[in-house]
Amino acid sequence: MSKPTRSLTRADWLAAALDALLEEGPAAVAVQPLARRLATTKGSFYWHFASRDELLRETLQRWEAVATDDVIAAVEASSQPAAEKARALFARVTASSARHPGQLSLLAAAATHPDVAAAIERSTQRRVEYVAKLLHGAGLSPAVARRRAILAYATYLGHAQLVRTSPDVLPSTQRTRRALVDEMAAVLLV
Amino acid sequence: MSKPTRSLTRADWLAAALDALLEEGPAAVAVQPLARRLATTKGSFYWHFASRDELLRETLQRWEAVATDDVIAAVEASSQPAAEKARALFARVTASSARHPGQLSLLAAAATHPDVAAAIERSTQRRVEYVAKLLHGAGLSPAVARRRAILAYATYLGHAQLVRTSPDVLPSTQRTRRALVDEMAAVLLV
DNA sequence: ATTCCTCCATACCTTAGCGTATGGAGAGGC
DNA sequence: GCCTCTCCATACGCTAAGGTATGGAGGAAT
Repeated sequence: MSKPTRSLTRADWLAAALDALLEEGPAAVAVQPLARRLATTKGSFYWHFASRDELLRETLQRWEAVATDDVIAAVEASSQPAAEKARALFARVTASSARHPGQLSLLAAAATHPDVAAAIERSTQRRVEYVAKLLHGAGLSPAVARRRAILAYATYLGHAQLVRTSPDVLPSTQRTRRALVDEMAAVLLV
Repeated sequence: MSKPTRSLTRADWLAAALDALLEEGPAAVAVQPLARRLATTKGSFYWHFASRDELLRETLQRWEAVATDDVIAAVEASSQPAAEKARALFARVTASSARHPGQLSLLAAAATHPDVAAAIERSTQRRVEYVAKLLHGAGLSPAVARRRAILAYATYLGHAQLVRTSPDVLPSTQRTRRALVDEMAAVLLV
């Protein structure tokens, strides 16, 4: 938009694709819609990429990096105790999930697209493992930490669904919302 | 398949559509794919229905009936105490969600299809309210029961996701799976 | 037996996506 | 000044869906 008409790069397409993925899910990682968004045509796309699948695969890689690796790195950067890291992680991801509705479509697409399924599995694995590590660091036994990590992650996923599809079953005030999250954190960290 | 070639009814189409919805989500509630499944053609469909949207709307209604109303009715039919009803409900729905992967796509489709969104909202509302009622009946205060009901429902949704997309993060043996569910139930019913 | 009504098959149109082929504009090297 | 290489626009073919039009088979009523 700013520069009159600059040459597009592969990175431009990938950035637009990641945006589309987070906003509308993998179905929006499509050649012609992205071309419209970038005010160009398929001709450009097929010069930079061999196929739509190639774009999707690389976009999923980027997604894994920013939505899993980067988040873990950010939380690890602090020098707080593990329990505090866990709380910070919960707060961060619940807020972020509300801003990226496309991730729900991503989960659903795992059923039909093998590449999506693989990406989901990898990040789920990493995420649950990391939470388990934090909870173990907070004093829970490995077995309990693992179970709690699974429950925490399931609650996170389900909460993201509720925020998107049924916000009115969730508490309406800031105060009661905090009470809900606090209750969950309290339960899990005991 | 059994009867050589009987006249199809509107109910036949609806039944096939509900099957497709539960198995593959709302995208599978499509005229031509269903026609193939029923070994007929679009000509039949458009005699019984005005449009694909009409079919989808009625299918969603049926879904609400069988996946919410019927389940609640079945649990209510027993004369156990509320806490036991809650346990029975959890067991029933976690088992059923594993058999109906299409529901995840249904949740995702709420983002793009208003009818789907409305159906999801209605059943979520009813389900959470019913769980809250059970938990209140089990001795929890109304406010706590409501929060626990939301957490329980979120956990249910997230668990369904995990079963579908990342079964290997879940416990692998029957015993450890039970331990997970028990831990969740214990936490919520305290 | 004829007629009529129910039900469906077929052919066709439109939209929207992926992918390909081809030609052309523009910038840099010579 | 020309050539070449990078980048993109356009036109085309293909697939698969929704929807319409039309005709026709087969049973029921008379």
